[in-house]
Amino acid sequence: MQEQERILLHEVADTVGALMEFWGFKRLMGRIWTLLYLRNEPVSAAELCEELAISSGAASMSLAELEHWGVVHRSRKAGDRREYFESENDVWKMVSRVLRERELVQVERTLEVFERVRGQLGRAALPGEQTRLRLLGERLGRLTDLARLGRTLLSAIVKSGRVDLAPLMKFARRED
Amino acid sequence: MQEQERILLHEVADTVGALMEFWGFKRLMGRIWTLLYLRNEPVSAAELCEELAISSGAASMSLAELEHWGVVHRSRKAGDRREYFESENDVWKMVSRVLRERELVQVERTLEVFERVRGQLGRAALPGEQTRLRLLGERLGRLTDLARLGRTLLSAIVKSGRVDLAPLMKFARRED
DNA sequence: TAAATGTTTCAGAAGTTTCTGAACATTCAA
DNA sequence: TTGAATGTTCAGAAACTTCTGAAACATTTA
Repeated sequence: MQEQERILLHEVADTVGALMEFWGFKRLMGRIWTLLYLRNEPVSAAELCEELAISSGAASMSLAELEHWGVVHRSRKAGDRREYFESENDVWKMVSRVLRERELVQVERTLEVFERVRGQLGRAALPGEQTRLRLLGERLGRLTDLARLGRTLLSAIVKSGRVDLAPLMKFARRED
Repeated sequence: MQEQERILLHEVADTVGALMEFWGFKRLMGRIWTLLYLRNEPVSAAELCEELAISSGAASMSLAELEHWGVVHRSRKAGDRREYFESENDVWKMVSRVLRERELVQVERTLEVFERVRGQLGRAALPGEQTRLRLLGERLGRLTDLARLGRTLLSAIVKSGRVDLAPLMKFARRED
């Protein structure tokens, strides 16, 4: 591989790393996954350590976490006792899984609290406080609506991904 | 205000705080904004410090940042030297601003790198490497498509918000 | 079985973020 | 102008996250 190519690949990997960090994952996870994805072949842990200048411990932990998210798989080569790692190739599968298991869960937790508190506030009304509590309930209601909207959007994205991404992709390209 | 009501409001504030933290903001910003939003009246910095058990420094910094995001406004009362704070009431305005200025910017930065690297890789082709580089270009292309999709979705959400949120909200309610 | 090789775990190092508390700055009434 | 009340800034404390490096563990081969 040419030196220039290596530099370019690292640039992409670091960019995805930054995006992943922004999204609440470890930067290193993004860097590792991207290198594996662009290489498109099994790569040993040792080589990743070398390439990314990280410790074996960091590689082991990050790879385990990536595997847990289903975005990296490990395999073996006959006559070689090292483990090799490959990226999941269906990037949409990755994204929708994260949306479903992280973002959606978070939004649903939030919604539960909003709805429960709304109920409890209603019951807590003292005489002469009804007006204030009604206004409070309205505001909480607006937060609840927003959370529901978020949940709906997330569900829609996740579902559309499971069925057919093509229409959305076409839409995406038309935008340029 | 009843004690039970205070507890419930804090529960909501802490929940939104957690959501905000998950979204990359400071937890405290979410807690402050939520209390202001639910109170629906100007509140002094001192009272916020008291209520949330935080230092005046933290309050000052968080409020400044919330103001910078346009989600909290300060006001004064005649004959009172203190500053008072109120939340922005249009929650959608808040969300769309964050999506536009943070998420969208991040996605666009990412896209720029992908597209530039794709161009440079094409030019870097040595004889006998064309096939490999073409495959690499394809994978990078798929990442680029995904980023474009993200950009499109974000734009759509932001734009729909600026124009009319109602259809989306109706959709959201139907979902339950 | 033991040596060699490869992998995981984890204590604590290093780095990062957030908060405190006190010094400093500003405002306003007198 | 002074000084009391209020607001901001910032050095460093505290809390949290991520990474290293080495030891423990696991697996394969001789």
